[in-house]
Amino acid sequence: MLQSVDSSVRARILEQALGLFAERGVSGTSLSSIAQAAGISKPTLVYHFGSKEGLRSAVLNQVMEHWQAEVPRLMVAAASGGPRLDSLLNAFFEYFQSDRNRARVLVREMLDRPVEMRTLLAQHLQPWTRLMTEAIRLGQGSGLLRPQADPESYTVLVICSALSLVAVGPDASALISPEPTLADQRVELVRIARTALLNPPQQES
Amino acid sequence: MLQSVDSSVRARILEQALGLFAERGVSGTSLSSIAQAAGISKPTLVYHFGSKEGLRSAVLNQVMEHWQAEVPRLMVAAASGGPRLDSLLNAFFEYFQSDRNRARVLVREMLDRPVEMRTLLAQHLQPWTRLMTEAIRLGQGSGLLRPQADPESYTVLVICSALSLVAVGPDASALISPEPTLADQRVELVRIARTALLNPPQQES
DNA sequence: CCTACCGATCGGTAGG
DNA sequence: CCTACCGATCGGTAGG
Repeated sequence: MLQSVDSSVRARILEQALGLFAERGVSGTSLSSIAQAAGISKPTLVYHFGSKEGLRSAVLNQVMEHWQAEVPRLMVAAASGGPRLDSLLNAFFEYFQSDRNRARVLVREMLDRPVEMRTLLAQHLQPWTRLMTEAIRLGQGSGLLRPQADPESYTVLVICSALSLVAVGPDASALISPEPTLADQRVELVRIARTALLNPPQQES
Repeated sequence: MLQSVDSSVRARILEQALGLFAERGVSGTSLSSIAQAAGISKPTLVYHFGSKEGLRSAVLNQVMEHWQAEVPRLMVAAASGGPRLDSLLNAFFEYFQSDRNRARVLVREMLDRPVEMRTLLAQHLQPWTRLMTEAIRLGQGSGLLRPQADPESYTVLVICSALSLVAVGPDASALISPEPTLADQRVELVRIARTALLNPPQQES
């Protein structure tokens, strides 16, 4: 009713927009429905973000920015203990599972705006994935990792699988009876990723 | 100009709708834009499909129906040569890579209508996936396959990964430099799926 | 941050 | 299979 502190309204809009964009997509979500969910009027929403396009990119940036901050932290932590694939993958899941809407807007955005998304992914994440592929090549050189693995394809595949698992996995599980839970699938993905990368005999990496 | 044979118009509408739904989503696509792409008027489109909702489900059914016909054929072929995971996976890729829009509308539909999509997936594909999980359990019993694999999660994961790879993989590849092609990623997914399932020493399955 | 309002486009119908 | 048309809702603006 009277919380007109600018940043709190902005945050509330972003939060509601994330949820509605994830559920219905950007074009399936009207500005008035977002305004209503945030408890403000539509012109107020436009005042804060300029346009629907401005709101879309603000929501997307918010999701991506976390990675810009988190990824370096993870890489440092992982490097100190050797190339710990599991912990990287688990951190990935931790972030996206804590709010599945993040994964869903990313997948939607890749479908809606592939060209723009390519640029964004390259800018934000290539420095990180490069470390990953370098680590894999190192491991292959030392005989720890399977030489058949293609470092680039492997990395894209694991990230892409993890993202889509969080985004649509719980519904894709209807493919099967009895349905595996998202937690089951997460454990299995980590197992698959490890098994397909490490040379036998397997050891904790 | 004068091809008023009913079925050809219907087919043309379905084809254009598949493309536009895949690119922009259902809610991002107007009936008039589909009508224009198909070379007819909007009321004609509505006459053929009743409503936008009718068109949506017709497009979706068309994609799913192929599987209803193809899957049994594949399973029989695969069974005659033992559980040949690779050939199943390759047939999957063959279908979706021949028109990536099929994969994209399926992923969009899972995001837009998770509940309805769960029902559809269960009806069309559970008989098939059940054969898959049974074959895996058999292979585990005979020592051919890794006992650690969870048949249900493994199956969902492989299908989900393959689908999203076709749908967004070529753009997700911007995560990496140099970018792997979709073909590279497909080969690597097959390798990962095989390696994570077969007990070493590996043999053609 | 709001009320009042705008032109454009939406999905769909009437009628033929 | 078309032209002509409808009410509703869209994103966004004026003005305060």
